Amino acid sequence: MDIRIGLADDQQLFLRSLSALISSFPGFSVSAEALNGEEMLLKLRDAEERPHIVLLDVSMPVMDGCMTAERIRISFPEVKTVALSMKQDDDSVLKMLRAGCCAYLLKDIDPHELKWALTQIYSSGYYNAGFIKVNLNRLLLHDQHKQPVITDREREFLKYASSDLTYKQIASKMFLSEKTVDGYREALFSKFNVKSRVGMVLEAVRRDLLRI
Amino acid sequence: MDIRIGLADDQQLFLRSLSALISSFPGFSVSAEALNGEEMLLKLRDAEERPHIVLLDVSMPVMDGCMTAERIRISFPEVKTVALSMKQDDDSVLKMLRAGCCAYLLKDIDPHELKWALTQIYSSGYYNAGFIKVNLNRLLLHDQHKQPVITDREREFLKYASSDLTYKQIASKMFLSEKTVDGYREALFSKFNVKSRVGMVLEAVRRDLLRI
DNA sequence: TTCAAATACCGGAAATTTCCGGGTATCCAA
DNA sequence: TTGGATACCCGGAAATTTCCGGTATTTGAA
Repeated sequence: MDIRIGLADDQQLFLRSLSALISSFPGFSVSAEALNGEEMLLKLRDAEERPHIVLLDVSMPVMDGCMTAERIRISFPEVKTVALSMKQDDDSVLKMLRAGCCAYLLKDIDPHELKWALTQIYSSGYYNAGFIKVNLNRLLLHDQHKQPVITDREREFLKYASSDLTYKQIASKMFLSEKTVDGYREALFSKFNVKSRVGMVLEAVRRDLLRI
Repeated sequence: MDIRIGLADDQQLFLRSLSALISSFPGFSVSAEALNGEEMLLKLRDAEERPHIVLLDVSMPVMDGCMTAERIRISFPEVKTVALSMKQDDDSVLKMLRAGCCAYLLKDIDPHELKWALTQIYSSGYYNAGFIKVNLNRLLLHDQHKQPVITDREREFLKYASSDLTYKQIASKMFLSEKTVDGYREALFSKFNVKSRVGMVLEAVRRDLLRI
């Protein structure tokens, strides 16, 4: 009996390619492909034979990897989820693990390691990539410290901040005083632990709060 | 006789996956894989049977797609190059086409279209994805206006600029005077047509000069 | 050899960003 | 009803960024 894998990634070529790769592993088959989280949930709902393991891209349109993992955990608890991402920033890793993923893999993983990871997850329920293992304790310790909550206004401000506009111009676009947007700036600096507007914008991009 | 394909992409999993996908196309085989441009050139040099077509990721470390395409065109003119990218901004497209690529494909292309494109390129020497066709005339008209050349020092400065460092700190890291880095800043502002450091960094990211 | 481009440097001033302190009003949940 | 989070506002000063004007040396290609 094959280990059935589900794949969700918004990049079509990567999705189909990875599917071809995994199908070529003996003992594995791909039973569901989706271009976003919502599509994956639909396929799981309608599937006769659900995948044992679903690989989820972290950043997808319509429904991102985190929310999808959460929904899968609730609706199909027998299906194991694995995060697949290009980034390995602490926040993403934590968010996915907290959403119930039993592994966090990087997209530049070696195919052999991927196969090994999937085998491990199928049999023992989890797999820790080397880089994760090292940090896991530190991450879980500082857990509640991190994950600062970004308000809607701050998010809106971030959009304007990632441009050539001065704060004065941003204030007028948001119909606020300069001092108020200065407040948002200050709040985000401390939440992101940065010291400049450039750092703030880059951190926002890294946290997927901004698309560029 | 199979159509031989070469692949260069820094993302290991994508590289191997795409290789699996293309190998599964009847009449195709993958005869060279590389994680960057330099590696690909070495493989081409040593290969007994060179690929007919090489797919190049636009943004790679060590040697990017553009330079690789150029070098392939010079050293192995019989090998056709194809750009493979996530982005479709005018500059990237132009740069790759000018470097001698006979097609510019997006990474979320449908596998069937990829196969069709490769077939076309093999037999007729070129393939235009829909989106390119529309813009090609406009692009070629405005050609020389665009494409500001970024020097190595400017590129290095950009790396430092995409951080919390002040220009003073950047200057000391680069062993230059503050005024000199101010010169780089000024040059890049005008090349990118922006008015602030944030704009500069974001534009650099858009042009694949910086990774985030 | 001559010219352009890249590199390196300088001063001064205006604009913007950053940091510090303070404050009020509302709303919601404990 | 008290506390906490959010949204909003203010002044002042220091640091940084931006813009303007220059000059000199090196280097490689025409």
